Amino acid sequence: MNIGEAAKASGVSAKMIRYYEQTGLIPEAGRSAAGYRTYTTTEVQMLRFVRRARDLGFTVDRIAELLALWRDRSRHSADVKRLALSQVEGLRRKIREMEDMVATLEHLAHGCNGDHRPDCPILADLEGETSRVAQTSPTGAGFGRH
Amino acid sequence: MNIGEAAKASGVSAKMIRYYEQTGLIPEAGRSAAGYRTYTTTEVQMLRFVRRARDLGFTVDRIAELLALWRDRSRHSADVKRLALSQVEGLRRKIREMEDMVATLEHLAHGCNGDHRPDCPILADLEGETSRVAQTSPTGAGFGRH
DNA sequence: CCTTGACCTTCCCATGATTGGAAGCCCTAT
DNA sequence: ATAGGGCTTCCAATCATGGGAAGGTCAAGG
Repeated sequence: MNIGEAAKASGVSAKMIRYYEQTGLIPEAGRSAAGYRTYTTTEVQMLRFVRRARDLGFTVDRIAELLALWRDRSRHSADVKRLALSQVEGLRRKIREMEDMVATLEHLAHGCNGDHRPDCPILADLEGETSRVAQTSPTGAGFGRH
Repeated sequence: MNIGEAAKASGVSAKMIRYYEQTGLIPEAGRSAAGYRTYTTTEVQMLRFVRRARDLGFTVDRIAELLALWRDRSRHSADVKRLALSQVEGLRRKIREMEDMVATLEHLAHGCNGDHRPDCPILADLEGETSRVAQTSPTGAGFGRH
């Protein structure tokens, strides 16, 4: 199976498959005589594993740990569970930060007439010196595009 | 005021102040005879504005719009409100995605014994082919570090 | 046999916000 | 005068991903 088919079958783009191989997340694929990467169904399964883990918000580093556990037949399920719950904790933290932002923004927007006049408590708050409603932590759970 | 003091007073690091200036988010600062950037209290206020907006998860592009409105004395508060509510919408979308992830992970972890034995429904799910609980969208509201 | 188009290869670049570091200049206090 | 800290610019790295160029390969059809 070539990389394109493996990509389609796993849901991981060919670009990303090469990247994962390069960074050591997945082992180097075999090569055809012409130098094309070849994939077995087992490797496609591993790629699907990675994809699914990414969909659940795991970092690539975390996925490496998960893959190691996956391969380790003498693993303890406790280790897997710990990783999953730690992920939950991280997600919850981010969610809380964003909910704080939402609360602040909605409070400010609620006080804003939203008409043709320039006066706006949103801008007033951003200027500072006014009352803070839900001070968000400086870690910033931003809104990154990616 | 030098850049270091402006950084301390605004909560924006000197590095970021230079970056914001370079990318045009904020106007170029004045310079002392020796070439040091100098900041007035008005400029520090603008930096605080930027910092606060970042804390609320706004993109730099969005902050540029907010700053433009801030400076525009004939602005309509409706425009500001629209930006704020659009930001709320974006945050809510991310929150929903992450909540889906949390639900899935908790469901999987709940079925995992978490003991010394290797059997684990979390890994089984990641392998694929098993029942999906809360299929997350492929846009990925990851867990990015920044 | 040769061409065409789809696929593959490697390599480089860009994203967004931020941090780190190096090399060199400036200012203040001792 | 010298030490230290702060300032300058420039360059690089982060993380996961996509875009694209330049060139090799494969299968099908003329």
